[in-house]
Amino acid sequence: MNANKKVALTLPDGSVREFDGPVTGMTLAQDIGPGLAKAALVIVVNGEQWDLSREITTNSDVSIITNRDDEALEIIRHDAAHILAEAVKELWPDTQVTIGPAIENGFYYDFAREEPFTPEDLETIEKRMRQIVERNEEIIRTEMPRDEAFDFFRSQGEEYKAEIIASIPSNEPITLYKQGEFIDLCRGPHLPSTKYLGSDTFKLMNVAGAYWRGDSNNEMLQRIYGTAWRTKKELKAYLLRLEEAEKRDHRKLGKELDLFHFQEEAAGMPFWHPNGWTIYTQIEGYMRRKQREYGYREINTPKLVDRKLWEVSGHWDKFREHMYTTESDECVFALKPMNCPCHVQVFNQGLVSYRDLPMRLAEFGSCHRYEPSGALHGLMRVRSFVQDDAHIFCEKDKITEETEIFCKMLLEVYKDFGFEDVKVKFSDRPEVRAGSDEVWDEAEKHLRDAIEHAGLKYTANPGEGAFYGPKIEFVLTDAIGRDWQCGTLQVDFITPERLNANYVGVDNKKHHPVMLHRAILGSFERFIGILIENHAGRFPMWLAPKQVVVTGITADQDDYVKEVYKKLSDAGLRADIDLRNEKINYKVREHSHAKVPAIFVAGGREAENNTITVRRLGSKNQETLDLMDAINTLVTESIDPDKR
RNA sequence: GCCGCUAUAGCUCAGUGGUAGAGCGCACCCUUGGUAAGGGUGAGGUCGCGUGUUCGAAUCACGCUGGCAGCACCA
Repeated sequence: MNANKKVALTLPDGSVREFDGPVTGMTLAQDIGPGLAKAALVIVVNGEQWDLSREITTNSDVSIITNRDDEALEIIRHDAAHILAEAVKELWPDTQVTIGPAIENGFYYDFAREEPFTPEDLETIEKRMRQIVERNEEIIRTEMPRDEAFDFFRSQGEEYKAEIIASIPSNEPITLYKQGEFIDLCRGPHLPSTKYLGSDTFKLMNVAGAYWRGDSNNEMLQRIYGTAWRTKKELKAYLLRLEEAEKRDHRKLGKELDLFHFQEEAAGMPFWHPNGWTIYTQIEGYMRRKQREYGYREINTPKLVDRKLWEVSGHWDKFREHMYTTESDECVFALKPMNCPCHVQVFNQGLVSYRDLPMRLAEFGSCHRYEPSGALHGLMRVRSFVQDDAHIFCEKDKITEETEIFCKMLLEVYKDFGFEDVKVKFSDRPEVRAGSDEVWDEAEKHLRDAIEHAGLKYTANPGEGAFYGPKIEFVLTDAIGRDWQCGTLQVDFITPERLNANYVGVDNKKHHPVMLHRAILGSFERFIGILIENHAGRFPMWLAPKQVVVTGITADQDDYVKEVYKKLSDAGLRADIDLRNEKINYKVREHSHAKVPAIFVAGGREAENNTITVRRLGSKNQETLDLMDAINTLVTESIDPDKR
C-alpha cells in the first residue's frame, strides 16, 4: 500500500481532515476529540461500514457511528450473536457454529449439536456471555485466502462454516473475526472489543429449531434467540413491551372473555361462544350493509363440491394436499378452500351482457384448508374460516375504476374499525406466470393508476404477484404498532378463461371478463383476533358482546334493577342483570374484569329518584344521571359506525 | 410437516413410583354491604389417549393426539 500517500477524509459536515498516510477510524475519532473516540463504534467509509481498526488508505467520505445512532443497534446485536457463539463454543467445544445475524429487536445464532439446549443451558450461556463482555476481548479483523480459510474451518470441525465459504462469490474477500480464542467467519463490521456490548443490555430469550439455510429439506439446527439494546433502559422497555403484548394475546383473552374455544376433535377450527359470536355477527351485519352500499350482491355457494370442479379450476393439481375430502356415492368431494370457482358458477348461469358488468358477487364464504399442524395459531391461522370474499367480474378497461372504488370502501371499513394507518403493498409479475407480457403490462398499469388515484402510498413487492395476475395487499397497524396484512385485491385473467366465464360484448361476441378477487377483513376469525389484540379485549360499544350490566347495592333495589334492565333491553342494548347476593365492590370488580363498557348501579337513592349511577370501564369515578339520559347516551354510543 | 418444550378440577397452577392438592370459580347458608375480592359449609378429577416397565404408574419408557416457541408453509 502507499504508506506515504496522504489521505483526506471528508466528514458529514463537509470538513476535511488530512493524514500523512493510512489512518484507522479510531485514529480519526481521537483526532476529532476524546469524547467521540470513546463513543465511536464503527466508521462508515464511502457508504460502507468498517471496523474502527481498519486502515483507510484512500481519500474518502466518512462518518462515525456512535452508541447514539440507530445503526448502532444492528452492530451491537451482531456482536452479541458472536459473543453468544463464543460462549457456546467455550462451554461445549463440540458444537458447530453456523450463522448468527442481527434481527429485529435482537439476534440469534444457529448451532449444530446433538443434544438439545435446555432453559438451564441458556442461563449458563448468558452468564458466560457476561464474562466474555467483562474480559473485554479485542475484536480483530483479518482477511484470509479462501482455500486457507476453508481448510482452517474444516480443521476446526466447522463443516457448516466451510460450506458457507464455498458459497461466497470468489471475488469477495474472506474475512475472519477473532475475539479471545474464538474465530468466526464474518463480513463484519464489529465493535472494537467485547466490552462495548454492555453486560446488562442483552438477554437470551429462547431456543427453537431452524432449518439449515432455511430449507425444510435440510437438517434442523438449534437456534438461540436473544435481544440486545444500547442501554439497560432500552432493554427493560422492550421486555415490558413483550409483557404488554402477552396481556393482549387473543387466545388468552378469548378464554377470559368467553369468546371462543378450540378442542382436539377439531384442531384449528374455532367453536364460537355467545360472546364471540355476538362480535362476529355485528361485524358480519356491518360488512353486509357496506357491501350493499357499494353495489355488491350477496350469494352463498356450497361448501362441499365434487373434485371435478377442482380439477378444472386447477386446485386439485396444486393444492390437493391442503384440501379436505370426503367420499359419497363413489364421488370424491372436497371442502372448498376458496370461493372463486363457485362464484364463477353463479356468474355462468344464464347469459351475461356487457350491460350487466361490473358484476360484484359477495359471499361470506366458509372455507376449509388443511394447514400444517405447526402453522396453527389461535384465530390467526385456522383450518376453517370465513372470508369476506367477493369477485368483481368486469371488462378490462374497468380495472382502474373498480380498484379505486374498492380502495375507498376498504379505507372506510378500516377507519370504522379504528384503523387509520394503512399501508399498501403492490406485487407485480412473478417469474412463473400465465398470460402474455402485454396483458401483464396493462393489468399492472391499471392497478398502479388506481392506487395513485385513491391517494394511497405503496411499496413495491417485486415478483410477488399471483401466477394469474398482479395484486395489492393492505396492511393495517394496530394500537401497539404491529402490522397485520388483511385486505387484498388480485387481478385474474386466467380463472374466467379456465372456467369458461363469458359475457356478450358490444360487438355481440363472447369475451372473458376480468375477475378481481378481493377481501377487506381477510377472514372473520383472524380479523376478530386482531381486534381483540388491538383493543386488548376492551371492545368499542358497537362490538362489545355485553354493553352494560345493571346491578343494585342491596336486594331492596331488585325491583328497580329489573325495571332498568328491561328499559336497557327495550332500547336495544345488549344488557345483563346482576342480582347476586354480593357486595358492590365484588360485582364491580368482576364486571370490570369481564371488560363490560358500562356498569349501571342502583341504590336506594337512585330507585327513589329514577336515576342511575354509571361507572364506565377504565374509569375509577362514577356519576349519577337521569335514567333515560343515561340509557340514551349508551344507545347513541352503540350505533354502528356506518349508521352514524 | 420439522426441532424442542408441554398436557393434573370450569380457570390458574402445585405434586413426580405407594390410594390426588391449593387459590379462584361453582352450589348452599350467614351477611344487605355505595363502586376492583365479607364469612362459613360443600360438590367437583379414570392426572390428554394407548402400550409397556413395575408388586404398584398421574409420576418412568415408547407411540399417538392436542397445545406452546420457532423453522418451513400460508393458493
